[in-house]
Amino acid sequence: MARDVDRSITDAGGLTTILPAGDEPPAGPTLRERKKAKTRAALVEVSQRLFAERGYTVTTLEDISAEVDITTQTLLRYFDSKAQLALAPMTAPLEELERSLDDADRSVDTLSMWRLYVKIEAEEAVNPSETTMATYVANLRAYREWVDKDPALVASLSSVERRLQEVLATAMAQDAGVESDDLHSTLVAALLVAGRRA
Amino acid sequence: MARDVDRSITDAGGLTTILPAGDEPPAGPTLRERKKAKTRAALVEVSQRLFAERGYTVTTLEDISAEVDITTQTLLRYFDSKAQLALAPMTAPLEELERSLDDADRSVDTLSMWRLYVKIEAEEAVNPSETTMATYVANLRAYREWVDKDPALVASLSSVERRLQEVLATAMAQDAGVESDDLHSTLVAALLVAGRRA
DNA sequence: CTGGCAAGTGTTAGTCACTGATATATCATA
DNA sequence: TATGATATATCAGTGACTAACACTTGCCAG
Repeated sequence: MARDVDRSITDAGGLTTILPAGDEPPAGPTLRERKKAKTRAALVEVSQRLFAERGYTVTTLEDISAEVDITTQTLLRYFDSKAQLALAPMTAPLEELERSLDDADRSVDTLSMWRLYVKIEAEEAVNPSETTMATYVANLRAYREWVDKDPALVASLSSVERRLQEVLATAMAQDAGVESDDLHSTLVAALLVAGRRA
Repeated sequence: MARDVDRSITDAGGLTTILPAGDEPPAGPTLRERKKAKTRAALVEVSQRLFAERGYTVTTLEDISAEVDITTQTLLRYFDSKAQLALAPMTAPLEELERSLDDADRSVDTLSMWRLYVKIEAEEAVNPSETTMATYVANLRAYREWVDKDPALVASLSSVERRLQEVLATAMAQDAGVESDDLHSTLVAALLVAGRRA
């Protein structure tokens, strides 16, 4: 199912710059990686704009890839589906959370991670130029606007939220030192996610 | 978005036979309606079987409609999408809940409705022949088995759960006499749904 | 700096879910 | 039995995705 394009470059100023980093040698990003990150960013930016302007369903993958000047084929090598492309601003920070879970010795508690997530999610949904807290909130709301309009997207979105919920539950269970499918953690996580939506 | 096939026939021994009925005159179902209910039931049964046997993605709509002896076109008049067909056993009871919400004077409290939902959901997932509680649970588990295997389906499933959550929240808010987007109700509903999953 | 390897992209050809329009059959009803 | 409504079939098309193969371009070693 999962294609194996290198997704690690998604970081771009995310959690890893804040959380205690592992120990990768600096190893400046190679030319290839820079290009890849560039087209990837372009894809997110362009698609985000077109989706907001015209709507999700009417905007075709061809429209997007044409503007970025690549084939739709190539686009699908970057994102497994149209939905994943549209929800990239939400999933990117989520994936960072997941990655930081794998670090056995993470020294940040779940709640801090959670706060970071909400913050970063807001920043991703916007092109990273002018950045006032006010515009953050405004654009995030606009984002949710057109996402909620399309049933197909809403479906994928709720599955992202479910994933988020699971990650949180795992993290909290780790913090508490209990088993990772602990019922209590699961429920609290559900509360957090549901609370954010309201 | 929504096609307007008459979905009310979905009932087939559901809540309305238990909850205090409105006041439809008995009005025996006409021939047409019976036929429609029949092909609909056939669609659910056949699809359910094929999905379980071969898997969701590999089973095409044509496979299903061929076995029921109709066009895929016609199938899509009964169900808006492949996913809706697959999740019919879950959504049917949910829709009854929603319908009973419209009855301004519903005399059953939310928790009873909730219990009924869980029960009926189990019964729908099975062909209604032999019906021991044990086999119910077993088949429901089998159902969830192949549903959880396909990412595309999981997405639609979580959006169904979200819908369920909203219905519950509304119902509880009604019971309590507060506004229908009450935060408290929303959170409790989230707990119920999450609890069931675990 | 050059030859070869690997990663990224393009090209082509296909499948399948889903839409729309028009025509035809089937049922309900007067 | 005629008449209108409703279900279905048929036909033609779009768009998201998949698979196989050829080509280009950045990477690295000799």
